[in-house]
Amino acid sequence: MAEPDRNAAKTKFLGFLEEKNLRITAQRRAIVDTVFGTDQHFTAEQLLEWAREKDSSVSRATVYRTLPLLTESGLVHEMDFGKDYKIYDPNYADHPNHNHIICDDCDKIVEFESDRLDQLENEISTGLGFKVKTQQLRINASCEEMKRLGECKNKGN
Amino acid sequence: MAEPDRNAAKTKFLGFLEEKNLRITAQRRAIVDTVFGTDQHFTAEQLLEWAREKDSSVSRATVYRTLPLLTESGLVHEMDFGKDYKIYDPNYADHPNHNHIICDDCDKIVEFESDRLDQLENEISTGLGFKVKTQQLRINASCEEMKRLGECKNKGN
DNA sequence: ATTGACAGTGATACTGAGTCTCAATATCGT
DNA sequence: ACGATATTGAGACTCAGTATCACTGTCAAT
Repeated sequence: MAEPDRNAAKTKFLGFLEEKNLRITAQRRAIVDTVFGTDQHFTAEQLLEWAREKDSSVSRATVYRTLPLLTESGLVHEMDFGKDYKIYDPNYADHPNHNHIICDDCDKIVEFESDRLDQLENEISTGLGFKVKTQQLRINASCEEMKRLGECKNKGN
Repeated sequence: MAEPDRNAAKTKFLGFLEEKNLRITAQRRAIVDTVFGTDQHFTAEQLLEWAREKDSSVSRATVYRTLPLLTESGLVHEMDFGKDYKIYDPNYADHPNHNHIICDDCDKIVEFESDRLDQLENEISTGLGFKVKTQQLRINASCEEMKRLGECKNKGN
């Protein structure tokens, strides 16, 4: 709930670049400032748009080149809900094991954490002889509750 | 392990078409025979290729039009592992609540079921006011065990 | 069996997210 | 300031999936 320390994430990322002998450019600054200046989930295309408001020279290619660095650094989480674009979550460093429910009707995303769930997933994977790299529980649902409250802006009814 | 009754699935699907006042065409027969004639997971493009061996007139459009019918009928399951194509599972009717682990190195897919997992997922979703439509636990991993046994044909090392 | 309403079809143009290429440019340790 | 080299933007490209459209096949009603 409290405003997380976005500057910490930014500083961490710049350190990550340095470690890998990558350069800190104006475009990367604009992108990173954008990513850690919002709490919202975003798509690559949205990030491009937002970053261009800070630095109009940012290109699509640079956004797509920087996103893998952000996920590799562990500060941003990439998610796939079966749509034809990916969604990125800039809050990942703050609560690294959360899962998501997406409402198929209104695209609303709700986050939740569950230690029991994490534990169970790990148990199962290990039991099957796998070393887990990433796991994502994706729940597609309709937000009945929110519909009743008039919060689900259903798109095509 | 035993050969499942593929004809049952085929018959169910033809019934599904009838219920929806959809027609049973030669092309749909070829596609359905293909889908329920294999145990393997497949992509849309693979299905096109295989179906064309039975009926060379089957077009890409028809495959892409029939796949949603197959998933809607509940007999085939659509999965997304973050690659740029989807994977379909024709065994869905036989064990409807299974999850998948995919090995990022060799693309091997292992299926598993867990009642505890299903129950937990439902508990959480309902608690958050969502009505679950589909849920998919996707685990990307590396199959350490299988590497040791020499079964993981690692692609790029 | 013929009809006819309309579901279904193939070919092909198109879309849109993401990738690749390449010549020009910017960074940063020295 | 220099220079090795990482980075850049523009735009061509890829490729799974979708839309369009004129033609064809199915099947219930006659």
